[in-house]
Amino acid sequence: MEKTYSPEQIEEKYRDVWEQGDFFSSKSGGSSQNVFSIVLPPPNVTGSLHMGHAFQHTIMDVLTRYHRAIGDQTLWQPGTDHAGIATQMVVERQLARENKTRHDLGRENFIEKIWDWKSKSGGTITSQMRRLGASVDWQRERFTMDKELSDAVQKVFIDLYNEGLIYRGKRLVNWDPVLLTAVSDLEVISTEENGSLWHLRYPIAGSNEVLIVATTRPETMLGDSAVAVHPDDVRYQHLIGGKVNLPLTNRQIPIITDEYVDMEFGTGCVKITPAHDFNDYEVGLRHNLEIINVFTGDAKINDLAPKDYQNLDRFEARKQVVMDLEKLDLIERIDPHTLMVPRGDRTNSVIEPYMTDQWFVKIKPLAEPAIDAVKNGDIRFVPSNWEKTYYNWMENIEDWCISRQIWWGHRIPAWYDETGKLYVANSLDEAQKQAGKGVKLTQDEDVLDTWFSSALWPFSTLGWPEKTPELARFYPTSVLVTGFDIIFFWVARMIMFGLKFAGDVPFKDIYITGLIKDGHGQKMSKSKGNVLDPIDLIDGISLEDLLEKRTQGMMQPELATKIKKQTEKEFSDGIPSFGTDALRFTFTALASFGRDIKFDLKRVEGYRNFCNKLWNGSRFVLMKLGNDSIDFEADISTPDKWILSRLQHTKKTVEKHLADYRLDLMSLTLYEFVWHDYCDWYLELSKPLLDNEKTKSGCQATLIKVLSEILTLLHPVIPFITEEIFEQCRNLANDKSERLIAKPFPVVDEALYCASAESEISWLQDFILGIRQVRGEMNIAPGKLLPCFTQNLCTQDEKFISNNLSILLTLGKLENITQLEKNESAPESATTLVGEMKVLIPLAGLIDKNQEISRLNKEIQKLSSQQQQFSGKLSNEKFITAAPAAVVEKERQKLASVEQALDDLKLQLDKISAL
RNA sequence: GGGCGCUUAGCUCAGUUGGGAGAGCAUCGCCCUUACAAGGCGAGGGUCACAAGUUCAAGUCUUGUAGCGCCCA
Repeated sequence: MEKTYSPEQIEEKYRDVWEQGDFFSSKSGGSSQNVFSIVLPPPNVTGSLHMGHAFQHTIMDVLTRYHRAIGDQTLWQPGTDHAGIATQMVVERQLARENKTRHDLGRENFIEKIWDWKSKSGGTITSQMRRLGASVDWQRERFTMDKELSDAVQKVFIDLYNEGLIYRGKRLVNWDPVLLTAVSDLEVISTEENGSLWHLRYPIAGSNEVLIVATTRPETMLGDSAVAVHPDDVRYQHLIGGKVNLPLTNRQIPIITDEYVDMEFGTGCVKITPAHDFNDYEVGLRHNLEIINVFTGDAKINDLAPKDYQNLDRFEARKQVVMDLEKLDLIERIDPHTLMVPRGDRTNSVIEPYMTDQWFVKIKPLAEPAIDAVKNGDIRFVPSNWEKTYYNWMENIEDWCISRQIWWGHRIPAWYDETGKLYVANSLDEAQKQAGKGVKLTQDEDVLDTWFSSALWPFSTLGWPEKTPELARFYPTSVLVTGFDIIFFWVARMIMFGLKFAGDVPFKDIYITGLIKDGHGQKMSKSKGNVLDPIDLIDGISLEDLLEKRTQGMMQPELATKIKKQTEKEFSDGIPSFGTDALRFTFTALASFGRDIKFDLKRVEGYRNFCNKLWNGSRFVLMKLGNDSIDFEADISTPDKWILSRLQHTKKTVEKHLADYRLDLMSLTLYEFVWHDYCDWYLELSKPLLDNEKTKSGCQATLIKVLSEILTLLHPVIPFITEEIFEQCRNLANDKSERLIAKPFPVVDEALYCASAESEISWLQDFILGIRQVRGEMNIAPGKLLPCFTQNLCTQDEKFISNNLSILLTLGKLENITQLEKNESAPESATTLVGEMKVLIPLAGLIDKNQEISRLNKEIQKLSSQQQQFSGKLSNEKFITAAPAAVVEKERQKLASVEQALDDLKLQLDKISAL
């Protein structure tokens, strides 16, 4: 093996070996009793792998590889979604370079162009997943626009329509006036921006009084249909039921009361514009107000507004309205005001609440069974507190707008005749049959929200509505791994549709992961310029390239300088290459149940070092085993028994953490075992054992046996390096498995738990640690051989010393160990205690007396504070009577041993001080 | 305004029925000892945000306060 672990070649090698060897296939294990299945949340086909993907994919891969290794028939179902708006925009941008729009091409040609694009460039994310080692069943890869999946979408649409659960209607939706389509809440980002609060004077009809209304959007006053005050507001009681003359419009609108009004905000008096505000819309419905839409689709003033404003852009119109009101002296004042401004995530344009004809899913009847599925435990949220969020949303759910005014997506299977009558059918032919011969039909122009097809993903990918064997075997899936940001948009909808159409919940567990943030807890985003690319962590990237990457194609180029500065400060040397395994280990170790995960490069570095440690530990084992043939039946010594016993504890703990989805604890358990038990202790212990013919064979067998289980245990987390090491040592280990990925996960062997070996090695560790401490604190060179005396031994101490003499000498770097009688006078020494036994390192020429005195004092201080704690507890009568006997007894023992140690150390201190 | 959550070492975080405060990184000291300097050995560092309560016993349970964050309106 090479001296230093270098991930690049290893990773490339096994990507091919695994995929070509069909190791990811869900076909194997067909006769297994247990099934494990998991769908990949389909990433956007235009997307590239970001940290969130890499994180979640790692988690899914750990689970997948683990279940494969315990013999379950395992499917990890991959695929991508067609991402309606995003994909359409990519191709539109290409066209724009040729000075063309999609309208120049026409719908069919444009869609063909998108398919072209997809076949050429749509594979970014799937190739990146391969780099990460994601062991998905590539044979089963699906795309939401595939024929079969599109058929499923159409069937669901038509069935829901026929049941009255899909309807067409005019309602307020989020409207992007640049894209000219409805968009989902997820595509709308609201952020605080500086604006103004205009206080307008509305003259009261038949009076000289005015009402002052406060608004952040004065231009919408053209569509006002009422003015509202709070019913309890004493200031306005006399005006309720009256009317105001709406300025600039020649209209009179009523003064109404509604609980919605906040008396404290502004003047406590608000204008109601039902067509241009979601809250006002609700108020409008309650009071039966006129809904006056004054905007066009591209957010200009339409012809329902007075002539002067028609055709003005909304922001122009705002200026004009304010100017005109000022002329009429109808502006009371203008206050600076910060407000939440909704912007489209693709266009950055201000999103309008807008009245249009759209298709909706009536959601209440679907939501109820979906709520029950969680309530009755058919679906479990992990961690469970997300249930509350889920209920909270599901109980206040609104109908779902599923139509989009774009071309790329599943076209709505609805046709209209010339009178506007609607026919929903599988095809034009069927619609024609419904309409009757000779009736001229035109298809609805809209396509469906991408989330509509994503909602079917867990069963449409398995062949639904056909009753395929895969559907029977793998549905419901075992677990969904996703982020809390899409519980509403995706998770809830899958549950609703799964229950409705596939007859069962789509998954039994929902593992909600945290969101990956940057080192300062900021969300990673292009505009903040703090995005890390997982591939850059694997391969490394120079500062120059990183700067380039973070500043190109920005929506707000003025931020570039700031981003450059930040990046230069944080990554002055760029990012070194850490390799995939280190990155995966990092993600696994970070996968605790918190909401935010601050991503720290130092962690990746640490786990890269862990991989290196594993690499070198393995090298040691291979070197020590050489070409010897290993006798797996050889007798084993106490240290061998100890590491095997520790290994069983480790496996038990790993199993538990995996069952609880605590991958962080699982990986840390393995980290601890590999680094500290196996490398720090067992490999060191093995050195003297291998030098002794009596213990050599057993130690060799144990070294390779434990290493080989370590590899299998770690493989789900760090598959590449473990596969490579396995390759190098499978002959030695006499392993029949072709590849580590196909090797069964080790199970706990109860017979190998060994309490006596554990207590003996723990004694041994105390002994060695005591000596090292003296060495460390006295600044004695680690390699310097020291003489050592022991005193006050019990029979067990004597036995342990004679059992482990060569180990003690080697690991403690001791010249010899000389046993003193109880009353025999010892040389001036530094002292440490192992239980009640004293271990003495003579001072002569090595150790400074004063240093030893201060060391002892420090130790005595530590022990006396413990002593106080314990004796305080034990002198409390209530404790003695109320606490369980076992706890009291434990406390007594602790006190006794602390007091014993204190006595010994104080005696020693006196002796030294007297010199 | 409604809901959810967080506050533990300088930093990032574990801490699972309440029973002697932990890890990694960073810091300091000694070492290039034949697996590993991407390393070894040792050390320092915490009123577990604050306050009250329950309990023999609270980082852990209850209530309140402060600060921070997210979602919804």
